[in-house]
Amino acid sequence: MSEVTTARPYAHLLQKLKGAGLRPTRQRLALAKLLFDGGDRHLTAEMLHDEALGANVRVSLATVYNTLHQFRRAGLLREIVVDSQRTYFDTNMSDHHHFYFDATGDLADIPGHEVTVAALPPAPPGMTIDRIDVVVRVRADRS
Amino acid sequence: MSEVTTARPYAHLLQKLKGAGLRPTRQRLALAKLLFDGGDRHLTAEMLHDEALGANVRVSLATVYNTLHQFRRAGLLREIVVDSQRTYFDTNMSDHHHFYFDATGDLADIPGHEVTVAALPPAPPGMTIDRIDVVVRVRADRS
DNA sequence: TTTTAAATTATAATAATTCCAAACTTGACC
DNA sequence: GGTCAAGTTTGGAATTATTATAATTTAAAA
Repeated sequence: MSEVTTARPYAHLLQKLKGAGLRPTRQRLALAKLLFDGGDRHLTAEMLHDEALGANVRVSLATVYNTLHQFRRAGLLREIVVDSQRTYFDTNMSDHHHFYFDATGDLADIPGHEVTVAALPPAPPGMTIDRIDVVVRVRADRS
Repeated sequence: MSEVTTARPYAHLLQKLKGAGLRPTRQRLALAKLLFDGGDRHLTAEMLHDEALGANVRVSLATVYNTLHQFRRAGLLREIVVDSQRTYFDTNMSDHHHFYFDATGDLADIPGHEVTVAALPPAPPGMTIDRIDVVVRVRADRS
């Protein structure tokens, strides 16, 4: 009963899913809209699920998990490891790193060009560097 | 100046615990021995627990968890976040970073002086940088 | 030795995530 | 449009890592 009726608000998302070889189901389209039509985002499965329910999108938590991992495998999302208790997904696929606010669990992007990792030793023999993650952990000033 | 003493193998560990304000119980001494008398180590609670049992040290998993966190709070260990499913503890407290082998779950140290993080933007207002973690994720060459 | 606060333990509880089998959609083909 | 197989979704159970609890044991101060 809840239909969004803008001109063709799903065309680019349809393209995105099709390009990833994923069927554009109602759930995937709705989640893609929440994820990709809102700028750069850092979300857990639980957060996205709540947001979907709040937007009157009926989708199970299991599907949210499935979808996030499918999107990640398709290169539409990246997984960020900053807390060993929850998994965040990041819609920003450009080269960048993160500030992490332990107290609140918030993340903020640091553009890749603002960080330089220099003098890195070579990967061990037989190994290739896949990715370099820089996490800058910050806390409130003691005042 | 680290002297290795065969005569009183627990003296330095006793000192370590005392210095941290922790009672030198049988369990803490045994775990400290496994942790600190074996060079730089990367361990999960489960791994340390298995190792203790293998060394005929009777200790519960709950105590291993408690002890690891107490040691961390006392500054004897550091927690490493590289995988959102398990928590590693690192006995190397010097400035350094990590290679992480996703396939096997292994970690290897990269001495701090071998990595330079330059041009870092300032912490957001009211925030202080606590720590910078660099994780270099590597995988086996495709061959 | 006695006392008591701290530590340990087995077990239950929790939280995030994955698994599963049944029910439902989707797209291809007629 | 109707049929069907493959792909997708779902609620709920299972799993995994970790933390909490309450009873018992131990360390060390008196």
